[in-house]
Amino acid sequence: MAFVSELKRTHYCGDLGLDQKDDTVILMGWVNNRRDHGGLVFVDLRDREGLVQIVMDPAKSKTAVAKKVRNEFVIGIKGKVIARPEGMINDKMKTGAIEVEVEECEILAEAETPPFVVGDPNVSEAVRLKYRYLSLRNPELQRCLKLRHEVTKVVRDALTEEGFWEVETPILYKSTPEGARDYLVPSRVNQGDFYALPQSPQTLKQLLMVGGLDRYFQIARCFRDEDLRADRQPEFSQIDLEMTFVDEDDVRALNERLLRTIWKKIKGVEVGDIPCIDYSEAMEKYGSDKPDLRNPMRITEVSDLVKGCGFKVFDSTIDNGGVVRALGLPVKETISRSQIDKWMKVIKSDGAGGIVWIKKDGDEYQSPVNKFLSQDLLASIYERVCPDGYGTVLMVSDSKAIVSRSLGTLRNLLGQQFNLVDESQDVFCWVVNFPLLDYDDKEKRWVACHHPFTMPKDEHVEILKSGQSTELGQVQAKAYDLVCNGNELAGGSIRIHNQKVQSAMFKALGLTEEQAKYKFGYFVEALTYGTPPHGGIAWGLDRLVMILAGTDAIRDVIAFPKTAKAQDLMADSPSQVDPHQLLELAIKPLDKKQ
RNA sequence: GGGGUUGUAGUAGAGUUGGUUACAACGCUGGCCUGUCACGCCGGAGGUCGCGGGUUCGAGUCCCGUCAACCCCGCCA
Repeated sequence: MAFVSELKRTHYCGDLGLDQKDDTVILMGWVNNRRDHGGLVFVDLRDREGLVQIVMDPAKSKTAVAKKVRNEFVIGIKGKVIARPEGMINDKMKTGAIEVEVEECEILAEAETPPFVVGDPNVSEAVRLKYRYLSLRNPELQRCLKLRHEVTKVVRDALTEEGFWEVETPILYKSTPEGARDYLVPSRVNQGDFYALPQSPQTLKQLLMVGGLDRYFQIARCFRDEDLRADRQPEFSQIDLEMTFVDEDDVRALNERLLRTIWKKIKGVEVGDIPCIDYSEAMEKYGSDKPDLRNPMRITEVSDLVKGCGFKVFDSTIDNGGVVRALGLPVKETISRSQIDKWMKVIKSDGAGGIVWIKKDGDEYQSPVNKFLSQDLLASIYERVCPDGYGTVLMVSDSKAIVSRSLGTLRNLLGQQFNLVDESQDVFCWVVNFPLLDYDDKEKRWVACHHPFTMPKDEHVEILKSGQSTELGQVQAKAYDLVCNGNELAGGSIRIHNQKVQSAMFKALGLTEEQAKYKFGYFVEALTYGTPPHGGIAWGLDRLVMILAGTDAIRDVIAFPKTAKAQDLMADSPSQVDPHQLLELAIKPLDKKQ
């Protein structure tokens, strides 16, 4: 008999159980392991759904190939499911209550000895990436990809239910110089001109709203030619959505419903109310615009207490508009000087000068600034920062931005180091009331915090239109980020639908009218033909799946990921192309030796 | 662009103050075995110590450079 052509698979290996007892089944799969006992050969047969033990008698002609079979061979078998007798049941195996007594076995494909044992967790990533197709046979990786499929399915169903249409937007599009570096694609038909791969479908989805589609979503591939991280790939996916006639609370409410559906269907967890936190509060209390609320530590203001204390660093910082803030490390153990020095090194890269600590020893407060700060003052700082009466106070003084950033870094570090974070649950919040613009000291100009199509708060529109550079920093945006466990899960905004406001925005960003017209002319023109108020959001699909899968590497949730140098080790890409291809594109080959 | 970690059979590791022929495991391979499931037992093969240079009588080991993977900073509107 010929498997595949005549005998069709009846079951997945991993699905078999006592329900199929005494049934004859046909299975196809990979040899996960072979145990040859001479007169009896056991094989663990693997497919997408799991493993099952099959037993073959090599003395019989129809199962003689059992002697030839090796790891990763693909075989087809026909056999009878039998309940394993008492004492031979394998509790460690999902299908351990049964085995398949093989009547007939055919090798469908032989396999070279693989470079590593499938499922071996100790293989270096470089090797696993080169043989990605073998890595994909690992059930753990398959679990992540299955989860990803389930998430997108839930999202598609839920958004369809809410009246959204999935619309595809172009991959070959236009370069957008604001923002990340573009991947460029040369055009043969238009020599010398380039498409760009979209960093996000931002303008396109807004144009769909101008086009009257009302509610759009897309599982959108995005491309950014920037350096990679553990959670960043050059191409990644967004759950991108946009809706008309909505304000901030409408978009948030819809996305909370979506979030609840995802967590309910994927994890079986009911997500409660999601608090909104002001951007300014997030920066003050957590030192981050994506605070991990599972971490119990809060940053405490102590500027008012230390004002005029006589310690020069504090006094001059406060006189110059800076602040002194503190973290209370809520652990009873004594923190060593060298330990604090290590933390100091870490936050120096955030621009902080150092850490001033206070320890409590009986009734006495110890601190490197004992000379300047009285015991009474140390006590009142300590009581505010460590209200439970134990722990270590860690103070930083500098500008608001540097204090926030460095104490935010420290808060995350200490949370990890002292196991203060309860990782058994996911904790969400919205961060709202972002500033619209941020001053870039290097470029000496205002840049958009979110993106240049973000609507200012109603009461701040006039400030933007006035273009007073000194006041632009006060303008707040109708923007919102959805944060989960310290990760930005989604970010969005209400968009500018008025051409005059959009022009004012471009002007604030330092774009001349000609530049704005060249870069976004078609878009600004579209705004003049009756653009409905609209807004939306984009979820980082890869990060969402990472959180749900409980992994911290984005490569685990992508079938064919790239290395930190943006290369594909399996296909060896990017790579040189045929000179003829370059010639057609009018591109001069680069002499790499130069 | 900068910083850090790692690099020794196919795989992941050990390798002492620099000193004979670089170890044991898993995998591979030949043989034996009808109840294993990390099968077992007996035997075998397998090495440009990432690459290049230097110091030395002598380098896996020390020094310099370089490459790659990973992590972080910059960057990611």
